[in-house]
Amino acid sequence: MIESEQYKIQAFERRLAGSLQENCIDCVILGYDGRQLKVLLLKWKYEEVWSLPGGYIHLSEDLDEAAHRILEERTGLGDIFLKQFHTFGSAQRMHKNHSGEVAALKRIMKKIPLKDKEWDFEWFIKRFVTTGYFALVYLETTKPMPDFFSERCEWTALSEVPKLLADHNQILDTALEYLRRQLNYLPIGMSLLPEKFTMQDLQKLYEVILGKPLVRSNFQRKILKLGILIRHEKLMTGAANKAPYLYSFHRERYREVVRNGIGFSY
Amino acid sequence: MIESEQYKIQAFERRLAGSLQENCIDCVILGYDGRQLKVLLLKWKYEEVWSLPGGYIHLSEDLDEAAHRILEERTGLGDIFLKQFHTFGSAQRMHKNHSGEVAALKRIMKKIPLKDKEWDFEWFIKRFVTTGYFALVYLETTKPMPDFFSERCEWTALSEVPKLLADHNQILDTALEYLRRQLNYLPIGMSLLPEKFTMQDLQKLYEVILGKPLVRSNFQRKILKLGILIRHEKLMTGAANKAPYLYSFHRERYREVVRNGIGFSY
DNA sequence: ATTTTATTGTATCATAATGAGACAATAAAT
DNA sequence: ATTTATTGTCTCATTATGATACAATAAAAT
Repeated sequence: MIESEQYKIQAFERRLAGSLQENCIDCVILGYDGRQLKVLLLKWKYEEVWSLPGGYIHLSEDLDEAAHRILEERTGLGDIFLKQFHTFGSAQRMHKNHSGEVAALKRIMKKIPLKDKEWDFEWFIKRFVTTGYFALVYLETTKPMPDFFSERCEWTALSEVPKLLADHNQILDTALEYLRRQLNYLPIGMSLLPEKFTMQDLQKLYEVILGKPLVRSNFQRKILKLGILIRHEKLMTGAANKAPYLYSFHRERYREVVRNGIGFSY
Repeated sequence: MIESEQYKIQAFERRLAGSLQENCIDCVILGYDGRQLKVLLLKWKYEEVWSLPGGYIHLSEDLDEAAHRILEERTGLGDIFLKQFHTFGSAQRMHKNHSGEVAALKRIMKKIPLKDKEWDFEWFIKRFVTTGYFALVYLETTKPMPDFFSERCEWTALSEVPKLLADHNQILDTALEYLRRQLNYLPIGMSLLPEKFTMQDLQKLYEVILGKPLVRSNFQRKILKLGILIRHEKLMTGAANKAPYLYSFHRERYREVVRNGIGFSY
């Protein structure tokens, strides 16, 4: 058994031993592949159960620290834009209308050995208050790795998200709604695009998130006027048309500008 | 002992008996008296300890439900605009740099009788994750009533807020920052002004929250164009000048307009 | 070698929103 | 009748936005 797995099992056993901790964190990790937004989902071992990557807060850990740790455990990414967006505390998060899920989780646990301890199933499905964090990452440089309880991680297009564990679908929806509302206050391009990109790349990103087309010339005018772009050489795509410039972000100025908001409506 | 006190003690004893619940809620209840914003604070019995009104979540309760219940227990107000704004989970919320407070809380507990049980002080000051809610209320119609652990409730001007328990000062600051950021998306006037008000009343309210003066004629133009006001008779103040009109909100339209945001910058 | 094609960077123009200020109307005090 | 402070509305310059036009251009087609 590799060391990180050992560590995770220990953390779980600590909890089973009667830790009073009842908070957890679920992460909505959004990536962009140049065409669409994708969300990182975990498939549990043995059963067809899918969920957002989440985890439990260590007793000595701040909430934000825990979110970063959990994100790092799932994606291997450390220094990432990560933001708390909502805390979910429905009393019936796990039990209501989820009898099939509860049975599946029970079966999973029976198959996962836990030294000489018994799984405290009641603890496992008891009511947790979970705080949702979301992250925006550039898909190409992000290599998700499944953890001990998961069979695999997958980037899933938003249109293809299956029924998720408990209220995770709602958590995802809330994150997307939050993202659209906060779009003007987030340096999304910096997180979701490669180092160099074209104006079209940037426009498509905003269009995908806003869910509506934008007028090209006006988009270009507005972004250029913000003064957050550095223009580089042209990109010769091989296509039979004028080659677009490549841009990168003036990162400091982007952050500065975004603090006051840039006005895209949706 | 009156019945509601009895109820509250029972709730506490349930918790002391070993409930695993570790989440709590703190409310930033803001009121406006026509000149400044005030926040509702509780002073604990026996010691000079001040805090935001907060409480524990019952096991069968949703987070939002709990927030409404706690707000109602403190202010007597039921149907009120209430919004979650952030969850605070510093591991050291209670212990760090608060040794004086911890001692004061210990003294308070010694003085509050609890039938034949002992106060579980360690439980009391252990780490809680707290979700902050804020409410906007019209001061005149709000009669705060102290609860069993508090000596009194007080509306405190923001400039006169004392050192509060644990990280409550930070929670308050975060709420105010959130309020300013969300100003364009909140029907604040509906919550913070009386039924009828003048244009000046409304402008002052926005100025207080934004922390900067607005140009009168432009403010008036902008608000009127939104179509959210109903004009009534003039208000004869007795002052030696032209009498202003009274307005009330077209509440439905106000909510509608605010969904898309009204653009005040700060 | 010339023409065609699709896309890019930028300009134009009408309309809307905003900041700064002007001014007549007016309720009550002088 | 005059003065005073505040109100409701208007003006004007500036800026932002939506819709469209058009020359420039990289490479394919002829």
